[in-house]
Amino acid sequence: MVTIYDIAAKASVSAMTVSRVINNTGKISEKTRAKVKRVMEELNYVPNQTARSLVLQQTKLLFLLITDIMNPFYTTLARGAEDAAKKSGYRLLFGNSDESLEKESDYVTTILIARVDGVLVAPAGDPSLPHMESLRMHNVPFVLLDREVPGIECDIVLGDSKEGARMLVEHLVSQGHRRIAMVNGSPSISSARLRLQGYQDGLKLNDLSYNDRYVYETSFGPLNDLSEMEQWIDRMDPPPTAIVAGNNVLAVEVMRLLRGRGISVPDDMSIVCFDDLGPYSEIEPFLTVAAQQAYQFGYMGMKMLIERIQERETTLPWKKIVLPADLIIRRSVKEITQP
Amino acid sequence: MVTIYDIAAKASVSAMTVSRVINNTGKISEKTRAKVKRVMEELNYVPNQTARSLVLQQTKLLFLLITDIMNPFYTTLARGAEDAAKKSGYRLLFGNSDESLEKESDYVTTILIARVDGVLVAPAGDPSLPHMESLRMHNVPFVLLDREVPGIECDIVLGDSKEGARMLVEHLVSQGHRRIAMVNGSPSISSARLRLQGYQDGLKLNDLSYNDRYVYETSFGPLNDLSEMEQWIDRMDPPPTAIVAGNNVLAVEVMRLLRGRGISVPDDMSIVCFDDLGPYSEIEPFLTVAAQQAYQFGYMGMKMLIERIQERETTLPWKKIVLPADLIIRRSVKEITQP
DNA sequence: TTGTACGCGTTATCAT
DNA sequence: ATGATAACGCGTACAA
Repeated sequence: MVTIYDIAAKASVSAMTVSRVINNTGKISEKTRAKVKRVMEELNYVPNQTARSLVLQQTKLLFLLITDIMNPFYTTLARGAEDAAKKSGYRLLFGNSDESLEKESDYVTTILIARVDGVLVAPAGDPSLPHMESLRMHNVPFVLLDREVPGIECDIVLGDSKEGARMLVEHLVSQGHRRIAMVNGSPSISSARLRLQGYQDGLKLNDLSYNDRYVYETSFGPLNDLSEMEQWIDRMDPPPTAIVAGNNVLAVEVMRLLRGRGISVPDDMSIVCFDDLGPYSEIEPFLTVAAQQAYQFGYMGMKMLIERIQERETTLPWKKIVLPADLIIRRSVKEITQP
Repeated sequence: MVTIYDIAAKASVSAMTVSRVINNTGKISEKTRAKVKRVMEELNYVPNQTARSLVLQQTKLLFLLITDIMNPFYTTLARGAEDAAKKSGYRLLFGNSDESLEKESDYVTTILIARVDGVLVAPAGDPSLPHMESLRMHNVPFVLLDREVPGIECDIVLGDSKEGARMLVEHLVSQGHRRIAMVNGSPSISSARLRLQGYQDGLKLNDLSYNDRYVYETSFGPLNDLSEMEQWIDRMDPPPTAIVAGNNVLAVEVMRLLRGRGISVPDDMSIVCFDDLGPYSEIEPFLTVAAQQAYQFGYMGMKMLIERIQERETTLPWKKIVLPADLIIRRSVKEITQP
């Protein structure tokens, strides 16, 4: 490997001088600078960040941990985080926990080992608490995205899940629906809990009764077995006319299931969900959704993180940003006249 | 930060002994081992990978550079790479070049600086050559994915682009189409060139003449301006009855454009493309596609990379894997009787 | 303006 | 079975 000493030797200066040229620090004569730069190019020198990090105690590396790399909500969020990081001269690395606490734990280890300067995390759920405590204990600044973790105080960017879910229900009611079911993520995830509350609020505001047989709680990630969901659908009697899905992935799963059983959407069943489907909403603007500002989650979260890192000495109060969801009405809801 | 010396002091042993416990090397009495382990837990010690990498000259970090994090082909590929890396005890980091040579160049810098042990790259195109040469010069093992870069010899995983495009054309012909247009990625990308060739082969095999006004070449990434594409569509006279898109993103863009102009798919225009749409094909199994085995691209590429790293001393011959594309017939092609 | 000496946290080598 | 020492590549404090 070409080191700073190789450059120094060939340029007949000390390593220190080379270092100064690289980092533009101290005073260097133009002549020396030019000579050193020439030698660096000749030898294709690349500074060793490993060694640099060791002495500087910072890596200029930031990390974004998401729970589902196949979900356009998170990939769009990633684009926002990327753009914000780049603006501030940080490099961004991604990890994908796959909604799994185990993989999340692995990534926390990676994060600690890699000594990244800060982390943006969409946590798997409430049981992520020890992972967050681990980051806190090791003094790694972090910002939570999309989901709260009870027991930890920190900067966070959230969506207005409760209000979004309420809007979805109210929209269904406005189209004549009165038997509305919900398929949701695990109640160990804060956003799932709030979306359930919003659903309940929406029912109550319209004098519709809440029936927990109309609610099915599973995972926000892709499901490998749809049989449980199928049983749930069969169990509802009378069957609902509409289903609210707690996120886009679940909406897709439900539609996959219904399609398999020859139930047509929206003719036989209306569907709405949280989060948009990215570019695929363009191809077939089909699903009516409560769209979150995915890009802003990443962009604003990253800005908060970088501010937190740069103001490390001062004790800033924890910040919390709540982004609204926008109702986008498309074609997955049928208007019902006689209930 | 808790260091190996803090552990050593508290456990009344030398740093070296602690190191041996951590890495399970050398001979340690059970008693000492237990004591050291207890102290490590008490102090929540985490080994500093930065220091470790510096002395070991390896980071156990692998990097995956993709060109479009919003494209399900690449995110699925990423899942495959992730799984394969994990199996071999490597950690995987992602980067997103956004089909931009500049961003790709930045990432190459990140890769060199971070001293990762190896890289999986989906290159932006032929002009990526200097980037690959840079990796080669700095002795960073790499495997190319999805696209060749003329001028560099290396391990590579490719899709059978020519054959896939030919299949798409033949399918259209079998449905009665005779005026078939193509929208494609830049000819500076090997897969785009092969897909064009496959398109031409498909025409020739059916005694249809090739007309370059029926071909529009742009970027494989999301387009910010559709006006050029719009002009192209207007220019074709007589208009085609079907369009082959060089990848899934372009198919979405074309459909977005047609939709905006009130042209219905497939009634007024048939569309087929390369690459599937991930989970969104489930929701509306609409597009007829030549689906590539995205997961396998990542999985097999990663295995090749790791083998290359581990056999670093021996000189293995370069390997090339070509994965077939599967025609999946859905609803985006109309059967034409009178041409 | 330039150079010397030291330290960052870890592991390999060679002793004991 | 355990320890002392040097080395990995770089930046900082201080000296010249």
